[in-house]
Amino acid sequence: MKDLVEYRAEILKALAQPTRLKIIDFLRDGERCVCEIFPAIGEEQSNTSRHLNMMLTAGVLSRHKDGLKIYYAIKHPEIFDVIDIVTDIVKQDIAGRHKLLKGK
Amino acid sequence: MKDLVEYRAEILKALAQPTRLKIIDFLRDGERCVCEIFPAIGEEQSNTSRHLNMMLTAGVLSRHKDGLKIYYAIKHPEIFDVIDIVTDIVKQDIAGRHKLLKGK
DNA sequence: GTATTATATGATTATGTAGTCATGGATTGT
DNA sequence: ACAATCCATGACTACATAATCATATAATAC
Repeated sequence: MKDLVEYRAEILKALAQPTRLKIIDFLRDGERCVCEIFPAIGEEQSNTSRHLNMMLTAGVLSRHKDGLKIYYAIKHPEIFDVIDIVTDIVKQDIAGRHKLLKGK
Repeated sequence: MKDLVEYRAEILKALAQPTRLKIIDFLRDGERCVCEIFPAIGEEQSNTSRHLNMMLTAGVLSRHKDGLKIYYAIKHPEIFDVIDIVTDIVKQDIAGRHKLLKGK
């Protein structure tokens, strides 16, 4: 059986990639089908599909079918909190580097 | 110049690996030197050193020298919040799978 | 049935990662 | 200067990942 630390790593890994972050950002307003997602993030359909499947397996996304379309959504809203915290950290770091460049 | 989305991915990637999660867990109580970290997590010194350096570069850790020893610490306490949220999500998911196995 | 649309997947390529072992560099104590 | 300790790094191996192109599958409409 898989360890807790490995589950945590799996979730985080599912978030830790630019294409997947773009998908997550696009899913802020609710579920979307693949045909909406891949043009929105500017990636190929097949590549987008793989990333969606990966995040589904990791437990980050949920999905349901409606006719031809398959809708993906963020499974746990707390994921957005994680992303927001990381975004804050990045902004702090960038601000910090700015100060360094200015010699402060 | 690097994109915001890539910075975010870099931070998350620095968290998204079992050995690194163990290191972060071990740094909850404050800074530690490499010589304390690698026995605590049960990894080789060289491997531990690489992971520490990776997290330093990503902006997750800070470090300072004291004589022979080099102390690493979590740079942004918010990192712990991220880890805690992810841990909660994992626990929810595991609980959910339990229900499924029980046929509920 | 055929055509169309939406999604998934096999095969491939290029690149990145985690880990190990051996070694090198830096600092301290003698 | 020499030995001991702590940490980093080069070289290597095995494996994972992201992306692309072509193709397959599934559902719907005609």
